[in-house]
Parts: sequence; C-alpha cells; structure tokens
Amino acid sequence: MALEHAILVSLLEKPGSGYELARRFERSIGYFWTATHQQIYRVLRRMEADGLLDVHEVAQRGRPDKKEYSVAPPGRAALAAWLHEPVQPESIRHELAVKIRGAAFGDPSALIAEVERHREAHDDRLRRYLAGEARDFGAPDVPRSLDVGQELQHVVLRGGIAFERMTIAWLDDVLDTLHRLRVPPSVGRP
Amino acid sequence: MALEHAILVSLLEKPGSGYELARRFERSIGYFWTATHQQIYRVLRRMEADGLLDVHEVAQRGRPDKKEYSVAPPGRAALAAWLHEPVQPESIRHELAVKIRGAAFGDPSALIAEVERHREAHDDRLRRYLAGEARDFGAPDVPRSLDVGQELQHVVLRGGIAFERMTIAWLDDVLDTLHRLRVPPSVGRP
DNA sequence: TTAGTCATGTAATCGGTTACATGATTTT
DNA sequence: AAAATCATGTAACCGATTACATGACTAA
Repeated sequence: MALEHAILVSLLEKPGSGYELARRFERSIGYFWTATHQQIYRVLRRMEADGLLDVHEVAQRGRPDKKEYSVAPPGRAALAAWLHEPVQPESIRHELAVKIRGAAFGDPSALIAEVERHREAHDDRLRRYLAGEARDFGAPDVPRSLDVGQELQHVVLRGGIAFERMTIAWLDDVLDTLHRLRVPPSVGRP
Repeated sequence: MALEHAILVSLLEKPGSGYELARRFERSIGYFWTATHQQIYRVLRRMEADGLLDVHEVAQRGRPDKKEYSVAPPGRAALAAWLHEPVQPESIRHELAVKIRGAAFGDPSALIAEVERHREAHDDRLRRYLAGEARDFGAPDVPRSLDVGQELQHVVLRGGIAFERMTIAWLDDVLDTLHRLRVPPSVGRP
C-alpha cells in the first residue's frame, strides 16, 4: 500500500493536483514508484474521503479548474505511523530476464535488438537522473549545503542512478553473452 | 503477463507440479520474478484449460499425489511468439525509498534499524546467489563449459548478483547519510 | 489545422496478496 | 509431541493496467 504513502510524501513536499502528481510520478518520484493518472485520481478521492487530505478547488485563467490537494493532520499522522512499521525487502520483477532465460528455447540472437533497445532506454533515464542531480544538488565538485529533506531526496536519487548504471552494465554483459553464443565455442578445445 | 511465460520457461527447463514451481519461484526463478503458490495454481489451471500445458497425475508413495505439468506444443509456440514481441523497460518499485524520502517528515534516525534490516536481507540473498553460482556454474577461476541454456541462466544470475551488490552499496550510502544527519552540519561554516 | 498540454474522470478486467482450509508424512 | 515438508485448493479483496471519454486552450 505504498502508493498512498508516496502521495503523502509528495504532497508534503508540495501540494498539487492529481494531474501534477501524475507528472511527478513520471519524474522525481518515478525512480522508486510509478502510477498512472487513473489510479492516482481514484486513490486521491479515497484518501480525501478518509480525511487524510484536504482539497480546495482552484480556478485558473485559460486552463481547467484544478483540485489542489494537501495533507491534512490525520494524513501526516498516518505517514508518521507507517514510518515506524517495518516493510519487507522487495524482490525485483524483471520481464526481460524471463525472456533471456526463455531464449534458450528459441533463437537467442533474435533477442539482441530487444536488449539493445532496453539498454538505450536505461541510458536515457540515467542521463535524465544525472541532469536532475546536477540541477537540484549541484555538481560533485561544487557541493551545496542542503537541508534534511534535500539530503534524503539526494540519497534516493543516487539509488536511482546506481540502479541504472548497474542495469546498463548488466545489459552489456547480456549482449556480450548473446554475441558469444552466436559463434560455436571452439576456442580452447584441443 | 510474464507469469505465464515464466512458468513456460520453468516447465521447459523441467516439468513439475504447482508445488515444485512455487519452490522454484522462491529460488532460481525468484531472482527475476516472484509468485505465491495460490497464484501459480490458478494460472496453471487456466493454462491447462487453454491447452498450453499437459498434466498427468503422478501417484507417490508416502506423499500426496501430484499433478505434473509439462509444456504442450501450443505452449511452446506461445513462448516463441512472445520472444519476438517487445516488452517495455520496467521501472523499479522500491517501498523503502518512499520511506527514506518520507523520513524528512518524521525522525530520520528512526529509520536506521529498518535500513540495516534490509541490508542484512540483501546480504543473505547475495550469499545464496553466490553459493548457487559456484555450485551450478563453477568458480570464476575454474570455468566449466556450459550449453546455451546454462549460459543464459548464468547471465541472468549475474544480473541478480549485480542487483544485490548495488543495493547493498546503496543501503550503505543511505546509512551513512542517516548517520550524518544526526549531527547538525556545523563543520565548514565560517 | 493539427498536435500537444492541462485537467478530470468511468468501466472493465486482470494480476497479485492475504487469509483460511485440509491432511498425510517425515524429521527433530 | 511438535514442527516441518509435501501437496492442493477456495474466497475475498485490493492494486494496477487498459481502453474509452470529454473539453478547453496553446503552440507549431
């Protein structure tokens, strides 16, 4: 049930509409949790009904009205309580890994293009993260003084960066392996 | 819909019962996909009804009968077709990261124990993966010659190992940050 | 004029988790 | 005697995805 808590964190960092939250889930929050706008709207309504959030409609010129959500005291309490509960260490779900292992029952070299596509996507994401890091937290050689919230945001972003770097290195390993498997392994035999 | 495909891959590697599949999902397949026995049984019945799998009951001495599933020709075809479809690069979902970012609105040092617990869990998993690697694929200095299926299994396992190593390093970074935040940053100011 | 952004929603379906349930056998 | 393993399932619920829908404004 971490979506609710991710929303609480995001709204505490800055109040906003469902639409704005959906956009944040595409970027900053996106490197540790994802959600579509449909789901966000549904959860927002439920959380408001439960008294965790306050809403007020904001009229805008030239744009549709929006409902700006902010965290109500019970929402803050719910987040504080959750921070003291243990969550269980998660496992990954990696569909591409299923495919790689499945390739043994098809043509492994047919996967090369697919793996390269994934590599590109992760490389793009890494670039975006690094750009965001430089923008929000300063370049490594030009450190800024940050408050607690920023320090924590930064360490989470470093996690996203580490994940992308690791994934890219692994996909290179996968590509290497797929290429090696195309030529029968004859070297080294007597 | 990768669970079906993960099951097809696993059953192609070796036929087995729902119970056995559930066990495999706790270990080898577990480092890229997870599933509980309830879900596995449900999906197995559906796949059998769809003609993707064959079943035959196996009587056992001293143990309950089991239904051994194996991949039927249409199942093999379904897997082959899926291998040619692109899957989209996934994002991670990391509940702990939500917590870390949420800690800014509570007591960050209260998270230290929780993060240490996660670090332990990932360290355990890493050890199991490394033990499995040595057992199934030989130590790095004593390489074995492997067939295509084994090579692909190995590269996926290397991915799991890389993921755990990266996660442990990141959690150390997180612990470092949480410790630093306990003492007010006074060094370096005039 | 077409595409893109801002903004919110409904409906259907599927995938996954949690809790509950049974029962024999084997190991400590 | 108790706990663990082998083996299979039902029911309820929740979380998440996909498809569909609307409508105004803005920029290429």
